[in-house]
Amino acid sequence: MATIKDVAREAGVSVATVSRALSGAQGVSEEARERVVAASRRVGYRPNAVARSLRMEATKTLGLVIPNVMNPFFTAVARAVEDAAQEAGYSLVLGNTDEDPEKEARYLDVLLEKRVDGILMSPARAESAHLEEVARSGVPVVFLDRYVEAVDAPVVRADGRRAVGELVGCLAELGHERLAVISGPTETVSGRERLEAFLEGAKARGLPVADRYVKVGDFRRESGELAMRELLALEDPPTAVFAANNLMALGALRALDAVGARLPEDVSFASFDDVSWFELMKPPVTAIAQPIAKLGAAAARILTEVVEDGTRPESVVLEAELVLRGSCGPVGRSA
Amino acid sequence: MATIKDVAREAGVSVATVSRALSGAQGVSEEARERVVAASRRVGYRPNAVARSLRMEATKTLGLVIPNVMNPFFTAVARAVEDAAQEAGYSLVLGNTDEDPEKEARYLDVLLEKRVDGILMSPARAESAHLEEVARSGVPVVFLDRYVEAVDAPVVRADGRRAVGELVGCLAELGHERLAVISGPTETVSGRERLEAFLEGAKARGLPVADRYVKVGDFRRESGELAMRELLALEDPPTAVFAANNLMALGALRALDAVGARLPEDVSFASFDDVSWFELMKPPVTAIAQPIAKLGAAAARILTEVVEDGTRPESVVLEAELVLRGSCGPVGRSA
DNA sequence: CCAGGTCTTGTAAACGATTACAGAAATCTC
DNA sequence: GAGATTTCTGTAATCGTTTACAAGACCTGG
Repeated sequence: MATIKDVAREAGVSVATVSRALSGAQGVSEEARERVVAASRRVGYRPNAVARSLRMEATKTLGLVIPNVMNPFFTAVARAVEDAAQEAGYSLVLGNTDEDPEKEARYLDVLLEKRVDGILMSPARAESAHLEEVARSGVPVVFLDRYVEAVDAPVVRADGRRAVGELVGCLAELGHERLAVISGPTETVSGRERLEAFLEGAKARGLPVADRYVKVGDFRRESGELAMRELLALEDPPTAVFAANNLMALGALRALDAVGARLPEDVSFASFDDVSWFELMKPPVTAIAQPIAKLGAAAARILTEVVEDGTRPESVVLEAELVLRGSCGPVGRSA
Repeated sequence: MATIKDVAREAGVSVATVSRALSGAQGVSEEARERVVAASRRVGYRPNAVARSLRMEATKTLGLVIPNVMNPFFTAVARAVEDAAQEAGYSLVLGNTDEDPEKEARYLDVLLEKRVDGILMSPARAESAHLEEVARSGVPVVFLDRYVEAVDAPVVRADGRRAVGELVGCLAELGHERLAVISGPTETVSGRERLEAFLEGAKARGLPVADRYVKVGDFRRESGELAMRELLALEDPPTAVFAANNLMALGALRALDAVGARLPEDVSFASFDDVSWFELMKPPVTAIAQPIAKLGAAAARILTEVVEDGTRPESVVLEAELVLRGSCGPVGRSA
């Protein structure tokens, strides 16, 4: 592969002139510039970004560390972040942690060694000694959706409290008294927030949720399926179930399907996170939608700002929105 | 950030010894090794992969260039590829082309400048002068799903011909005579293959597909929705429709839903690509499933093989499988 | 006791860019 | 036409590694 030296030789100038000519710096005669451009084309020159990065101490690369791209929420995040990164001239390195703190730590180490200019992440746990150390090393970090309290970095997320409260309100108005929730891990911020909002909302409406109606999953499909099976097996099964994310909702819907439960006659159902196919279901599934594209774009924008200007921007909190659909209906036609 | 020099000073040895000690090379006394490890810990040393890459002429990074991660097929591909890459010690840089050859070209240029060790891609078009040039530059390339004929690189893909033929056979047996297809762009290999397999399969069964029943979309949702609307607006609408990928299927299902068409009584429907929620639909949607995880893993494995051993492995073709579900039924209860 | 090993270590040259600095050439000013 | 200024160019240092090569230390066997 041709180097800057080859171009210099071919054009009959020094490497400094080549560098200046190609980077568009001033102080290069028009004639030299043309010769360099022609020579560079002739030898098929492609600047070596590795060498440039070493010299410039910047890689024009960002790291995105998320639990799993297969989760539609993070798929959309990845897409939005990649778009914004690309727009700002950055490449994106992707890592899936599978909610495993050790895998997360390994990814972070790799990203630091690769000297990425910044890291965008959704940590597996609310506490992470390793991440604190990473932050201390000085790489700009922006949290997406979830965050680690002890790390002083901007957070970009959607607040679901209001929307969850609204959902509980609707269910209460529809006459539901046996509310159940399939929660995410309480170690995660979003898991805890959604659970608390649900429980508090219910209590505020005089509908305290019994412990047996609270199932804690791990944000993955299987746990949602299992939780729903357990709920349905209760003597007095709930009349309305709220799943705290889309994967567990998928599992829960499978479990409902398996026993032939009719929505909303037998059970009302709602999910946190909206996905494209919810509205195609019979009945369409009520969901709380996060402004994912905006979140991803904001996160990437903030990160590039920190990287380039060294500023310390504010966190961003957007509102999640309740999207009421047919899967929530009046209680008890079959009870 | 601490460099190898700092470690050397701290440990009282030369940088060569530090390098050797940390890389586990032989020819370092146990005593020196311990001193280096201790010193490196003390100063919080993280090797600079950029410098290493420059020296070693290898970045331990692969590029993945796909149309769009939001397409569930490519989401799964990205996940599988990332897993395999990570397993083999590589990082993954992601790029979405949106089927735009220019965007694709820009990504390839960036990847080449960043000196990725290999590129895994699903090209937007079957022809690409730029990609030919890229291949000539010597970077290992592996094609995933789609490929460019003129580039001599291994291809990893699923063959859908047999499964599409099987689908047509089933529809024929169910008595369908007005078969329609919502095809992908005929410039793409997979788009053309699925269309051809459908048309030929139909013809072979004495059910030639009229031109008005052939809609060519662009693999995106909107085009599927539009195509289905047009099909439904015909005087003699088809009794069975096959969508050539999942996004267009989603659009088509929306269009069907919008006019209140009942499946399979009014229309039988099938899609190429299976997605998690197809089986939750009422009725569940018939689909042709590709072994995506295997494809992604194979592609990554092949690419790392080329990168590391310089071999030229064979292409891999796996079989797609027809998954019959309730959305295909006997013709004409309503006709 | 010394020639010839083996082990361990350090020096210095890459890798391919950017850029400070200095010098050369061209242009301007009076 | 001399000096000042501007414009252009080249030399060489630098970024942080890895590793070829040389050399010193220590053994071994005759």
